[in-house]
Amino acid sequence: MQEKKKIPKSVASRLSLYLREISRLEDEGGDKVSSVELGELTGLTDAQVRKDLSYFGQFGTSGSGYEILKLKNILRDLLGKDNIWHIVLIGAGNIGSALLRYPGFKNQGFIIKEAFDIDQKKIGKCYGEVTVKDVRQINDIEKDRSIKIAIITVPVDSAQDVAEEVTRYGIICILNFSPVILKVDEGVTVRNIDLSNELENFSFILTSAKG
Amino acid sequence: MQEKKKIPKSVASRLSLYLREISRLEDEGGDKVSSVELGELTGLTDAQVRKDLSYFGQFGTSGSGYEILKLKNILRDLLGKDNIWHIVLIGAGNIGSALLRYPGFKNQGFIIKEAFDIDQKKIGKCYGEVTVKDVRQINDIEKDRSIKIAIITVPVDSAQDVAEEVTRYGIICILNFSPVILKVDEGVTVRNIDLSNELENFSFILTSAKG
DNA sequence: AGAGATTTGTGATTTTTTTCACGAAGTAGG
DNA sequence: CCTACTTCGTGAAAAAAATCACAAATCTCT
Ligand SMILES: NC(=O)c1ccc[n+]([C@@H]2O[C@H](COP(=O)([O-])OP(=O)(O)OC[C@H]3O[C@@H](n4cnc5c(N)ncnc54)[C@H](O)[C@@H]3O)[C@@H](O)[C@H]2O)c1
Ligand SMILES: NC(=O)c1ccc[n+]([C@@H]2O[C@H](COP(=O)([O-])OP(=O)(O)OC[C@H]3O[C@@H](n4cnc5c(N)ncnc54)[C@H](O)[C@@H]3O)[C@@H](O)[C@H]2O)c1
Repeated sequence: MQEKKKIPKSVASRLSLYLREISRLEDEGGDKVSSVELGELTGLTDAQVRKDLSYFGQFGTSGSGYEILKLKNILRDLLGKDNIWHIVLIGAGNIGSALLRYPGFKNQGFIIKEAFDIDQKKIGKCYGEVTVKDVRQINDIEKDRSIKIAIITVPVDSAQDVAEEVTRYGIICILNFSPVILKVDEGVTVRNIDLSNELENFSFILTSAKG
Repeated sequence: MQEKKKIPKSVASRLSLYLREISRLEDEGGDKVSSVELGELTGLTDAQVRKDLSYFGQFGTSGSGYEILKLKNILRDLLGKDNIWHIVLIGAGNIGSALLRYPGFKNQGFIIKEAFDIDQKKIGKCYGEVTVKDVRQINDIEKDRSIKIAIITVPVDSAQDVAEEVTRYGIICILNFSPVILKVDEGVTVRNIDLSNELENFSFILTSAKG
């Protein structure tokens, strides 16, 4: 009954990184890892690694570090890696079809179960293991209550509409590739992938460096 | 000679967002915008909008807001939008080719000028306006000193090698899609797009909600 | 078993980022 | 020109995040 200190956002967003590197170490046959080593792998300081992990309990061993298997299981637990997560993707264009073809998601427990498009030329096509359906059938996802995550890869003008629709049908997490801030109900989490934004960050750096 | 207060990282990363929404407003024929309105469009508070912009001077008008054209020009200046930025992409696979085909970058002054791959099946192919070259010719980019930005879309095992190579040839900004933390020299900026990470963030949220 | 080295876990501190809150400046309408 | 309203710019305060630094725990070696 002591599990209730709130986890800072910043910490939560790094768990995935820890798990990735821990898994890599495990694959290489390691069985112990120190906060210094894990810090090097993740690009963080050792202190930050320790502090982050300490939010979830004490499972390191002074003088020797963290047991890889144990740490992996804790992180897997936190991240819900024993579940399979079902995803719907809307917009099977350039980016959308690249995502559909990527086998890596499935290996990590993320299955894109449905894909929708508005374009007759896309509908019926099969990418990876998914056949693209007509977006007018999108309420299909309501029947399958297991789909809580949507990936939106439609053009910017349609993104808000699509977001409203999928949230109506039970989606509460949205990964949005369109360059627009989606207005969603409370309780819905949106993460934006904004590639132009990233590039403009570079041009800002390059421009101010010249100053 | 007073231009020297340091701009916080967090502020810099939002400039692009402001410019995007300001440009949208301009397209719609607007000529003034308040911090409240801009806050709504960007998903930020009005106070934050004002504070962010205030790092660059005072160009709002009390009682009426910001002049869109003026604000746009300031942001364009800061972000170096009067330059054309040249980019090299390495790895013309799923994601890489989706990026090559995207016309949006060019419209925003980002030109993917060269693309390289190691696979004979990819070499010689043309995506968008770029023809994929053999990665063994990658030092071509050294001749073209205008290329400072690289997009890395190779498999995880090659990413570190590619990063080392491109930085040797003058790249100082890297947009990395591979799920690995790149070790680069000081002075090189890396931004990671880690889609599995984003999805795991969702599964963390969904898992802890159930808790 | 003891000495010396390593590494954790965490309060305290510092830094960074966001929010608050209000005076000053400007607008609008008579 | 006066009153009522709007909106900016910004110090001050609060909140969030990162870093420091060290006691305590454990390990290794002899
Ligand atoms: N491709 C990139 O490299 C890239 C880079 C940055 C941003 N983006 C953004 O990502 C989004 C997708 O880009 P893209 O290049 O894949 O575009 P795209 O045009 O190739 O694909 C968009 C797909 O969405 C479909 N669509 C349109 N309206 C729809 C609707 N209402 N319901 C369902 N499907 C609909 C279209 O038929 C098309 O297949 C865009 O918002 C774009 O701005 C893409
Ligand atoms: N596609 C996705 O949706 C997705 C999602 C998450 C992460 N990623 C990551 O993005 C990266 C690319 O993914 P993808 O799906 O496009 O992979 P992909 O296999 O389709 O493409 C990779 C390309 O890189 C080329 N390549 C390999 N080694 C190279 C080298 N040394 N130099 C030059 N080219 C080389 C390959 O020939 C191939 O064309 C991977 O690291 C992947 O983990 C992709």
